[in-house]
Amino acid sequence: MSDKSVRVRFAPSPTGPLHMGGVRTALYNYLFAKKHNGTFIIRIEDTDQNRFVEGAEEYILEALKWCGITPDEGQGVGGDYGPYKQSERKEMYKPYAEQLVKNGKAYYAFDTGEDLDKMRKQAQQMKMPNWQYNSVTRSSMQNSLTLPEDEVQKRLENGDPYVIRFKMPRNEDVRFEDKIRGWVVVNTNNLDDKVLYKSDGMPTYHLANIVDDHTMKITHVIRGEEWLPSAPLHVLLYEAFEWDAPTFAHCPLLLRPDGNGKLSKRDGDRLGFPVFPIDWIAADGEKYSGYREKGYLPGAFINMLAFLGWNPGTTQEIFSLEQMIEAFSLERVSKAGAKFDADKTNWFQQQYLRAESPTTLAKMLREKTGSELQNVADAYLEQACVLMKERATFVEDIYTEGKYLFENPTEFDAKTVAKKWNELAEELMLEWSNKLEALNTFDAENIEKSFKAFLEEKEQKIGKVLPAFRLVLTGKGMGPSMFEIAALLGKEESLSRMKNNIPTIKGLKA
RNA sequence: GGCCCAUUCGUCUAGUGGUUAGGACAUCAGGUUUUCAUCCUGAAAACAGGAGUUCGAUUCUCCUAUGGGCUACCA
Repeated sequence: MSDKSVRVRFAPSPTGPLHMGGVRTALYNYLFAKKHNGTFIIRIEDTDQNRFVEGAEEYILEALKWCGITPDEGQGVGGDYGPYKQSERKEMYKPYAEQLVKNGKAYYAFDTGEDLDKMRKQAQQMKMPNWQYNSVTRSSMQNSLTLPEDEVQKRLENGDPYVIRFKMPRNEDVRFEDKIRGWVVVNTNNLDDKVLYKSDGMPTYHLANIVDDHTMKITHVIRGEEWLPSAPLHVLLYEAFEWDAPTFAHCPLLLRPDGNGKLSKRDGDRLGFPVFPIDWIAADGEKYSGYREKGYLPGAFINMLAFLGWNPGTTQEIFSLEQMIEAFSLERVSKAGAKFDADKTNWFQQQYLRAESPTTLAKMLREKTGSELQNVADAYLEQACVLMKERATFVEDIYTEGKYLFENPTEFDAKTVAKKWNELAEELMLEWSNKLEALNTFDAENIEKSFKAFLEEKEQKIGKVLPAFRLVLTGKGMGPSMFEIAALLGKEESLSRMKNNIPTIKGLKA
């Protein structure tokens, strides 16, 4: 690792939107690359044409971009090892597969899908639930190991459909060291003769993956745990080609928060949180919601994701991307799957929202809302953000929870009206209105001073009077400091609301 | 069924052959606040089970259980 510069890749398959588990794998790859001044590459693995989904590739690229996980090289970026999409590399895989046949590491197989189905069914009837094309069964199948050489030649020349299978050696222990899991040992008797090259002229994942990783000089393969069972095959393939294998690291899976199983596409909207980084509209028109559109900040999303299976070993939890890069190491990635927790995600979001400056918040709020805030001045909007951000989770909460900062309320909280409004309150509000009118400097400090004096004069407790004031100006029973609110609204607006809303509330009471 | 991987509070996790097993989120209780939120203080809450190794195991080994993954000419 010290003499070779680190090159890692994230290699999704465009079979649908990238879910958060995939984003996390991409993130770990990115963090590892940056930590070691390496290169982060994005490669599209689209060797299965049947599963191709329109728009998925664009989705993946856009999602990563939103997250701030920017590739140095690869699909959509370019680089010296392209193309970075396997369908565009199609031609280069066949010679590699044939090289393996020549070396006796692989063979041609002519059995059709139906043949194999039949074998599997037969085996099942004989209570052998797991028929495999392997070192014992291959001798009774139609392949270049069993057929005479001229027959094989004839079939190939005829254009008969065939696949190329890896000739899995018998009874050999395959060992490799996984950066996250330590040594993993598997005996080849448990492995089958995987297809490397399909009859449609495309490689399978296994071949394409190894060839690409080698030709792209990938040093570390960081991927999900679902690949762990095929890692021994990959190790064997590197050996068969006489190539150095990269270092492997298999990340734990993201599990669903309720019951069992790994997080899947439909869990999100059912459980009330997104599983996707950004919105995805499926071909059938069904919408799967994303974190971006729900209003989450990318930093919060990434921070939360990073901590699902990794921790820095300190108690610090809020990390910028730069800090994460600095702190990241594969050794500190945990082995067990993690259940996603929506509560914690919201906590991260709140922390990130609060950390934003009023200027940024105001800007974001303008983008989120439509024409409603068009005529609101920047300074005013920023102050509104200052008042509201402690009680907001999403930027738009500032507007939805603090609508009264921008327009005279039309609704008055029934509970507060019932509890805090009476003849005395009305009388006091009328008088307080006059006091306000007499104020020259209409700022929070002065309003508060004046209000305290008013209380003293009237021999009233603050809890009796202030809620009424809040009700008149905001229509609510709770919220930020009333003095700040009144100051923000300004003298004119405050007085106008007093004048208008006192009779309105009185009417509600009657 | 077979193979592989995993297992510390409800959740994410820290941690060590000898600790009062630590933190965060969530929960609950106080305090602050006109109120809500924030904030502060506190509480409750875990080493899956059984053997073995050891003076001593949560930590090492094995078994069992549970969970997960894989078992396609899908990735």
